[in-house]
Amino acid sequence: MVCHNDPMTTAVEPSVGPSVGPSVGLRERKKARTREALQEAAMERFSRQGFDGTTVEEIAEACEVSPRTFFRYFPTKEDVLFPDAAGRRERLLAVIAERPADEPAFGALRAAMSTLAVDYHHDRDALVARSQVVASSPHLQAYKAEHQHGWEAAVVEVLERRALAQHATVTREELQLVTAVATAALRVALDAWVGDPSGRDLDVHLDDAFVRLASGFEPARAG
Amino acid sequence: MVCHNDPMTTAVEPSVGPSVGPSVGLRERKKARTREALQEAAMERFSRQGFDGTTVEEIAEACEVSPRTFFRYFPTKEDVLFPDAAGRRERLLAVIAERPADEPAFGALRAAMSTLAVDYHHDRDALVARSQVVASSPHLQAYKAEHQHGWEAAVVEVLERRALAQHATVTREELQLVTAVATAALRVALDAWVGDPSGRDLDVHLDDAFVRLASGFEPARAG
DNA sequence: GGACATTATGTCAGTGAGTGACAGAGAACG
DNA sequence: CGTTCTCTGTCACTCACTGACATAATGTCC
Repeated sequence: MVCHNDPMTTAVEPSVGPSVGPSVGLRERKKARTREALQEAAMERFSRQGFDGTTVEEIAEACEVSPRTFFRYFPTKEDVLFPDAAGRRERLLAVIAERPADEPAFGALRAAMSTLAVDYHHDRDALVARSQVVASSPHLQAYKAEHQHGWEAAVVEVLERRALAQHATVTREELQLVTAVATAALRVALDAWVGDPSGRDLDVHLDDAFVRLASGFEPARAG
Repeated sequence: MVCHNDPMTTAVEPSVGPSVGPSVGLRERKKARTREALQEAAMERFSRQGFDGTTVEEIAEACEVSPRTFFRYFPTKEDVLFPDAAGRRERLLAVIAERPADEPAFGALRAAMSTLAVDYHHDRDALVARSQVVASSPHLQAYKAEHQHGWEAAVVEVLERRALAQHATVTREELQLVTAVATAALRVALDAWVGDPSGRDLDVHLDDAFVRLASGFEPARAG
């Protein structure tokens, strides 16, 4: 009843005029709606009461499903906050893999992060809301950090394959460092962008960071 | 009974010959022993059965205390794995704060990380064991990542105070980037050191990483 | 339209981490 | 010795999460 996206009343794409064809059955549409409803209900409550102050039971109740069903859609309570993480990760890896083979890892990462940036740029509002929720719970910060760490491992693997195909002589340690550094750049840029409304765009923040990394931290090099 | 460090039988510092003086009462000694016993029992089981395969009840039982008591010593099950994290963090911050005021942030961080490295060097065995346990559970990786992230915020704050006292003109974003990058260097160096037995020392790994960062990632600079 | 296989969901029972409240045992201290 | 302080165990509870089973809805084939 309180649910913003009630499966019973909402019908953005009714049964008439199946513009997408019957390949997408009623079942799948229902599932998608329930999923969205859970996300919205969760987000609304997280923003209002904080992450720890919201129970799964509450979210499920708001969408008129059982708590058990919630966990069939999202493996953990945290996951309802990061619905598109998997997709973004795949896109990032794809961009890296499709970069020119002779490009250094740093450049490939920079390009990939820029792609990700335009991605983020599209739903800034969602990002801001999410970051506020994350700030409310150390538990969530841990979850987010874990995700980033998980990304790094996958990125390093792709870079390693690329290097191998090129017979390049880079150590795994070097690739790990470059990846960690690039990830750090993205993270800092995102934090700055989200925390500073109506300021510079995300691309600008990101470019700044990468330029800084490119020029190095040698103290005696401005001479 | 299974407890390696049974408070009833172990007496490294018995009541006779109080070399440390009566200022440390029986109560405190008992507490310290229980704490150590819990850590050891936990570590032993984590290594053998993994983190998720070990319950707090099991650990408590091994030391003949109630589960409730376990949580009086360690706020979470994860914390029993990182007993000295707080101390290390304080030392790191202290080193940074005591660095020459006109030193750039990058240099100060490099020095501080080196200090931390000798610290880590002393109990390599514990580190290796711990990293294996951490690898066994994604949950734990998240916890570790959160710790590192928490460190970063504190480090940035110290650096900011330093810069302010010097009337230096560095942005907070710059400091965040430098800190994130230095943390990344330490993390990569630690991983490499722990994963590669009888290889180079931690200092070497760390120096390599910092040299790499110092020289920058500019593609066209070898000319 | 009816029979049958799929699949989503609800219910139930259970594990395990973590917490608050209370009472009792023991140490510290006069 | 008695008093106070603190550590601990017990009990009861919340909440995230899981496995098993039954049921109802959907998809499919004829």
